[in-house]
Amino acid sequence: MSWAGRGDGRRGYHHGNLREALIKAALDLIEKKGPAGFTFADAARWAGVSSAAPYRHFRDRDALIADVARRGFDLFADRLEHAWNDGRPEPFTAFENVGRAYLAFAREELAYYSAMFEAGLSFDDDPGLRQAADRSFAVLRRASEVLCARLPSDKRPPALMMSLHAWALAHGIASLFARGDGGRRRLPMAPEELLEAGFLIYLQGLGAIAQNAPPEQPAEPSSPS
Amino acid sequence: MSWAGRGDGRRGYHHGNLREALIKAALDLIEKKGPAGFTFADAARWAGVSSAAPYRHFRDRDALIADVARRGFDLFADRLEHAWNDGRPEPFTAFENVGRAYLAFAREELAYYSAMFEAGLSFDDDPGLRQAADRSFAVLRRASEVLCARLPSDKRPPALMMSLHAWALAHGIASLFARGDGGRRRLPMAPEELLEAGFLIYLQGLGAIAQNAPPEQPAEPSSPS
DNA sequence: TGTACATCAGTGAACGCGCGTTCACTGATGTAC
DNA sequence: TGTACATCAGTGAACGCGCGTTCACTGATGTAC
Repeated sequence: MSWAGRGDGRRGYHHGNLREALIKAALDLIEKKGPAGFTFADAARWAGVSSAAPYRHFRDRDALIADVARRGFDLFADRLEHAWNDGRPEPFTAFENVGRAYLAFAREELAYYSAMFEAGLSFDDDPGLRQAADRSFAVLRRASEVLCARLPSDKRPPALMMSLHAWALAHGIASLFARGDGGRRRLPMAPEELLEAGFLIYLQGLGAIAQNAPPEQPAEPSSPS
Repeated sequence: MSWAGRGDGRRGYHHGNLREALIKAALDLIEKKGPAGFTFADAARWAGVSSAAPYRHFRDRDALIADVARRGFDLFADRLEHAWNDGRPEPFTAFENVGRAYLAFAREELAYYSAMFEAGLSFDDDPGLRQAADRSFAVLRRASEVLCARLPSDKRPPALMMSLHAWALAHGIASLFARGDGGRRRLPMAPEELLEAGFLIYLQGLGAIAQNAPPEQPAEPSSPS
């Protein structure tokens, strides 16, 4: 735990890595009490530091939350990217993996997810934040492009639209049913199943895959591997 | 304005209808500052009353917000119900109207919407709240049943699943793009169009309607009018 | 119709609390020579 | 290798503020007789 200074629980006058410690504190507190319940003073206490110390690293409470959200989007993008895996083993399966990764993130990284989507941050005022958020969405966007490219051109929808549909469906399911805090509604099936079924039906509607049959490897027509 | 007492701006020792005034205050304040920024003291001030007065009507701040959310769900259910209009003029069109009503509610009744979905209320502890929320969802559920009943039985999906898909898609689009506070992302099309297109593709995927053609009156096969 | 009284719905003063923020300060660290 | 000094990253005390909540109280209203 290099971020905690000496690592033996004690520390001297200097903390060693207060910035990181404050972010960890924020994650911990947001997870427990939500983004609204998180306070600057609490974070300082959690890090074992005076209440004035955080001002050396963050302009104010919002700046800290924004930094958490930015990191969250970066991590989110990484996870989605990893799940997409350049469309391997096959774009449709890979896209499903992206959906699962989306829900898994909302469940497992509740604190990040809250900071990203529920803290009421303004993306317009923070280019870094916006950029990180865009990078997350770009994964969905690119994946949609690959899927769209496989459709016969007369049925091909705009890839942007498809990615927005996928994003909205995943986000809706995550927000309503797959939050990690258990505070949401019960569901008669796993959120992942719900998302997968919905997306499958959607793709059938596009004519991307045969009706009532999940696609098998469709013989690689024109993938830009 | 019978809720404000004499209606001439002045009032005597008694307010007249403080309970309603506090709820109006909550809506106003939530709209301006979000559910997190809303305080009991603020509501009292807004209503022109001492900070102790609200305790005559609500146990605490959360009880007030819960009441706002409950009313919101009631109103929401009414709006969805009205849009569905018993499946007239035709179930598919009526379902689209429900979707539009969903997005319109999120945009126009931002304060209610926030209290309902973003205040972190626990539905388990408040039967009245849960019931009102269930009534909203029931509209989607019933509409889905009617739509499902029109499908050939070999293609008929569980109506519950379909309603969950519709709910999640609408909620995702509303949360990401159609919030009334302008704090969300830009979109190259109207949220309503995005939702409608998504749902259309979904229904095509179910085989409910012809591919690449919006449905015309499908000759009333077996509708329980 | 008038009066006495119970009940209700407010007041306003007070309290403790924790937060955000500032300030002069000081201990620790790194670097030039 | 040692020393002087600049810079950095903390301290802790203090401040004003607004919130939530309680309390004894009091003005207004409704009702029984």
